[in-house]
Amino acid sequence: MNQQSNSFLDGLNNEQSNAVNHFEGPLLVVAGAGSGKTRALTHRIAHLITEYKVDPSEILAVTFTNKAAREMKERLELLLAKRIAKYQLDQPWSSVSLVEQNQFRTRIYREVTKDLWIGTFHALFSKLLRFDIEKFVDKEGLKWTKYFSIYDETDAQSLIKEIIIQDMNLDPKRFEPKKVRWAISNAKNQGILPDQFTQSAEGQRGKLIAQVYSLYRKALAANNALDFDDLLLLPVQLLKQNEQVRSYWHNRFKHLLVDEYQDTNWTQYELIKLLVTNGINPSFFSSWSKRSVFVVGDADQSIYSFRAADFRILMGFQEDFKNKNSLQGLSNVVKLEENYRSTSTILDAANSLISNNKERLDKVLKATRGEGELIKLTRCDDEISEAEAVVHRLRLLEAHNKDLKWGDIAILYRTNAQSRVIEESLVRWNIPYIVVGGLRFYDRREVKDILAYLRLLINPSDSVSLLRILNVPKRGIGKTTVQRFSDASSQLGIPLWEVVSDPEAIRSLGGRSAKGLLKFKELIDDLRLSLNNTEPSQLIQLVMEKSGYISELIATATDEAEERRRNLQELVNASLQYQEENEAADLEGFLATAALASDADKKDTAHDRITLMTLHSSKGLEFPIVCLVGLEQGLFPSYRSLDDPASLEEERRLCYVGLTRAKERLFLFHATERRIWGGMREPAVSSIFLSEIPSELIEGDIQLAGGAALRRERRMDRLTRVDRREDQLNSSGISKNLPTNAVRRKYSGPAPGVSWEVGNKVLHSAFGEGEVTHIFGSGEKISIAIKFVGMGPKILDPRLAPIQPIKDN
DNA sequence: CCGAATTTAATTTTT
DNA sequence: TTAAATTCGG
Repeated sequence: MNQQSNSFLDGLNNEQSNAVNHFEGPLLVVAGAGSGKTRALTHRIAHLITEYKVDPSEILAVTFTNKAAREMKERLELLLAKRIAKYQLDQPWSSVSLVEQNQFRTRIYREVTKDLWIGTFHALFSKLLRFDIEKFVDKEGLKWTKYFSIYDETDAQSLIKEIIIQDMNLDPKRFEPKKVRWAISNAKNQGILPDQFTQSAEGQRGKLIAQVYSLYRKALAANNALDFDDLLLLPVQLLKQNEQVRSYWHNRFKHLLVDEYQDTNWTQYELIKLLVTNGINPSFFSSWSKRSVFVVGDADQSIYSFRAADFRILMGFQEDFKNKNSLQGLSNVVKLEENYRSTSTILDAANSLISNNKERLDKVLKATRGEGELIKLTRCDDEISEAEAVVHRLRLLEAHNKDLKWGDIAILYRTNAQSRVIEESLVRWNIPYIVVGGLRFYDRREVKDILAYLRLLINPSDSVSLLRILNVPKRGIGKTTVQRFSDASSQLGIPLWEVVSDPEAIRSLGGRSAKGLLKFKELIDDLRLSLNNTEPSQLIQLVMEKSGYISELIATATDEAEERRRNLQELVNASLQYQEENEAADLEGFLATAALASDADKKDTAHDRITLMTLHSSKGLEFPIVCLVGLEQGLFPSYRSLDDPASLEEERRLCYVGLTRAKERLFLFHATERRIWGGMREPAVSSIFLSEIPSELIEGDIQLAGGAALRRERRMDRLTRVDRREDQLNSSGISKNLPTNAVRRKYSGPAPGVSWEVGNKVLHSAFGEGEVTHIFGSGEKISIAIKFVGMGPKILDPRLAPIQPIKDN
């Protein structure tokens, strides 16, 4: 291959090269885990621009997260900057000065990446809606303006709850807002509108939900707001309805690239079709000249069906988009099956596991690397022991490998709630970590409050935001007053803001709350004066100060208030960063970014921290070392999937995703008892997935390297425990497939219920080895005195102190 | 009529 | 353990 002219094909294997080199027509890239698909995507974009002279503004690339979008832009920038450096200076990138490197990158940003549309479906189509939403009118006459608010799941649910109770007089216990919201969301993600939903609704309950749907949509329009699903559904409606708009975007975006295609839903699929074929049935579409649709995915990694994703869309791609122009024998599918990431041991385990799924295209990941180490399985007594076992493992790894960075390690779990126990252990042992996911930064109460002010400023129809902040900080406006006004608002059919800000209405109230309302109205009017000539970051500060929010936090003077204040400072920083990254930074844009940001998006340049996250958030990432915890029936796989084969297969895919994140080492953990919430201990049976990994690939946690200090075993009541577990396993019917050499060990962290005796040897994370000399009190009020080697005795609370018992031998 | 205090219910995964 | 719902005091 000619190195000079085709640098973006360099170093690629045949299949990758075929993918990157693809120009016109549809192409499906079936990309197994770790097969270099991100590379194929970025290289293809670079290739399209440099070799096929495609204008960057004609490219639309869909990623699964904002983070992936940002990374793709960065990689692309680097790729292209290196290329022009080579042309202009004929120097390898590493010998180009930093100043010049930055000049090249800036130039690439101006000429290329700025014009590229790269982002999630939601981000891209909310951007499209900012342009064209005012050209859309719903069949029922519903309209929106470009200042629309984006409602998150909480906002959406509270609106639905309002409708269920106020408008429909239904019992929210029987019609749980959450479930109703879910049903509506599902409909929206399949492109079903209220009228069609009503027609196909079954039973009284179905009919009522259909009615909620219809009212909900009207309410959204009245608030000039869209939920996440609308960000996709409205563009579909708009593009179907308005030929001019459709043609414009069809002609603009000549090349579509979609990553993680297995996790698209029918609405997203519809969007792709509309843009690619301009509304023509794809089977009859033939104008592929200088146009392409390029999708990348792996059906085995489809893990978002709860969000209405359907991997049959991926499976149907070749049928949907037949390339009539392609030469005979030229297939429109490329398969990337060579895995460059993991050891063959890890791949064998993953392949074996996933082969238990019925519904899949046959595909096997081929290893390109060595065998590596065996997978280690550790069985623990409960979730606290499990956390301690994980930490113990990490400390061993650290002790044995000087080059190890904490950033090389990920701890993965099924549910966010599992992180807490692990965090506690990590804190005890002073290991730095970062939790990805869970509550988003933008979901914090104080942040949402300030954002609600901003939303109300630009979108006066937004009653949900208004209700949120009307009495925050406290202005003496109580429940009854609010109720009165929102009744008036819905009866008169005018936005709540107009009622609340009407001096007549306020005066009619008299006395107490009138004062607060008037103050509020003046505040909003005042802030609106700054709206058009103030940048987002300054506006945020204005809101925080003038609303009295900050002074209230200062007055409160608790640690919690201090934390909130820091978060708000962080919000200002986020807006400053947004302004830096976007030339035309406006408040609408910032609010959209905030609404669509996920916690997984935040930059984690932390090479010195262990990453904790759910299996879902780990999609697309890789780590040299992966610990997967909580492998128990009912937890992983989730109890909701146990009696549904299709869901169980999805859980298995999730497990497959987890295993294939690991490059070098994989550690699996499960407990035999687990507290669900608070205190109830429940027996746990090991996950069926463990029995689906060949036992010769797994070894039990026998070896206890790391010296006598870490060699410990609590013999007490161990035998009885083992017996009990054995019975459990036998009755569960899966024990025979379990790898039998998993050694049962107890990792006694400072768990309640650990019995301490004088003479016990312990290891403390800071003080080292010691021996228990006294025990004071018992039960909840226990404390123990420990004499540490080389220092005096310390009195500690064994339930809090970072100590572990050591077996004395 | 407002705001604080107490009780009660709830945990899958996320744009 | 936490967040929301309900009750109670001013």
